[in-house]
Amino acid sequence: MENFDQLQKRMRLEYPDLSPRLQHLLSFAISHPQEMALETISEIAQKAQAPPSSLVRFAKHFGFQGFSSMQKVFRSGLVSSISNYRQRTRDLEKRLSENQKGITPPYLDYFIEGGIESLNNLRQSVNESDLKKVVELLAESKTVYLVAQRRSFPVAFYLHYALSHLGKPAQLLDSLGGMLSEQGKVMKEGDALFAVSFPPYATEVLNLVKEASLENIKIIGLTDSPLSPLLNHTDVHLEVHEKDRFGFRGLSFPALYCLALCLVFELGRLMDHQNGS
Amino acid sequence: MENFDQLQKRMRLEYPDLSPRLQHLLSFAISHPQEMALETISEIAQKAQAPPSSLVRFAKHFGFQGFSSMQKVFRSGLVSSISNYRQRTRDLEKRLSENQKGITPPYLDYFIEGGIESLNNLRQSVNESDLKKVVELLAESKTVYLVAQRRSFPVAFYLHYALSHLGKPAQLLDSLGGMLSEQGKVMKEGDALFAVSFPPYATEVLNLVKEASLENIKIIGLTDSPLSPLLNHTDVHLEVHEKDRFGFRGLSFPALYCLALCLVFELGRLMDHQNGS
DNA sequence: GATTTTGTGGAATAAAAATTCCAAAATACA
DNA sequence: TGTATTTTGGAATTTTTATTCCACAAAATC
Repeated sequence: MENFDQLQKRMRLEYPDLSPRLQHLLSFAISHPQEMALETISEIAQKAQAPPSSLVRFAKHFGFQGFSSMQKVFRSGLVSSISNYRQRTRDLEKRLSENQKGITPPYLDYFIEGGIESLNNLRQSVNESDLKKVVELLAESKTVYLVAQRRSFPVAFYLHYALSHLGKPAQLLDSLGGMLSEQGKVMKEGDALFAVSFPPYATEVLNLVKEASLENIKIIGLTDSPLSPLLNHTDVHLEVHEKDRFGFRGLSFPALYCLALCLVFELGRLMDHQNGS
Repeated sequence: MENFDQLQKRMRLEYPDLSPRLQHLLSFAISHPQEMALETISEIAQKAQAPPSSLVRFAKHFGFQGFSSMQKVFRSGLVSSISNYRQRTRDLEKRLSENQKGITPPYLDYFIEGGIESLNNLRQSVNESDLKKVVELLAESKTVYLVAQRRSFPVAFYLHYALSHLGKPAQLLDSLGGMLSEQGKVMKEGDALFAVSFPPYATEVLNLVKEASLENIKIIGLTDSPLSPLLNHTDVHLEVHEKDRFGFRGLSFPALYCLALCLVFELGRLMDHQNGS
């Protein structure tokens, strides 16, 4: 299937040779791609001041079977404006499924594309004001405790490293020797607990968070979905949506680290600002 | 009409009280808002592995007249996220072209841009055949030992996690209680040591690598430059170049994880292939 | 200015999509 | 263990949406 950009180019090119009605529809289509993508033929017909049949004719003129198949291209254009890498990833995926026996196709490219897509999605899934709230909470708290288990652990470790370097008192609850719950006992009011949890959500972490919330400790959650069990006790949370390819989890790690990095950076700025004034 | 954010919030709230099927659909809806917005009820039903009628029931449960009216809310959400996204990219481009020094929040976009750049660089800095060699070495070795310190540690931890899940015998040399050198003593010929080191290169790691190389252990290095002291004793190595923006190190972490993920994936394939034949 | 060709709108029809409804399965309850 | 209640899937139906077709109008051609 032709992509949206190609179609648009072709349309501009053919414009002069079209009949008046078709020219009119074309200019409507070009200037209202969103409507073309989302609305029904009769709604569009009404807005463009033309009968539905002209829209069908319009689509057919450009080689489509009918209006619906043209609309698909407009929809794909709509979506690709969100992440224009999706198509490329799909192509890669297709290539992968074709030569399953191939020894070393460019898998790295595939993961790079996926990583870029994750990063692009991050823009949408993280809300500006939540991020700000998290940074402020971190800045206000006396000590930041970090907790995460298994595959979520590395992010917590990194944050601990980075916060310490910023001069922010931070403690990593690493569950060394199975002492997680005991490690958590030192938290006091005025501290913050930064909990990271991705499926399968570790119960140890959930329990710790629950106990901490009873002690009036501020809780910041970093998780993958608004349905995460972690969110029952958090004061603020950030979401990073996981994509799994080939049933392969963890593709959003690039996004996760990007987010972590940004957090630390903003905290650093905030702290500088507070010290300076 | 209710807006998308409100709907999502309401959904999350009601989740626990729903029947299994409805819960399942809800989590699909939350994690695939794009599909929910654009596709037909039967396409969605297929992807979510449920009958269309359940989707209608789902919509009705949330007070909609039917599936179609719920879909409108999802569409409005999609549209607003697109315009939001466009606005943000426009702002970002504008600010970037203006003046690098007068950077103002939100910063997340900068980190995302930086992350994407890092990922793009990864394509050039990693050579296909080295990657292949690393994977083969990992596959051949009896046990993979992983070593890294400080900010490089998270990657090693993640690799340990992932390799273990693949069924590859792996040991993380975590320097618990300062026992790094002793932990390294268990390595034998036939094993591989995967060492990660970024500036400032930890001397403990370098020493361990040196000793291991004397024992004929295969050494894989993951580092940042061809001049890295790590490379004096490695059999193969991969490079990930660090970018620092705002004088802020660690921006290439997205790339680092992307590479790690890819490694694990390829190893998994290779192992499958060997077992299967 | 008559005739052919091309373009157009809208009613009729076909296709697709959404919704309803009911029987069967699963679960809760007594 | 049997009975009531809820949940579920899917076929049948309704509704919506897209497409076709044809009569008519407007140009173009001669």
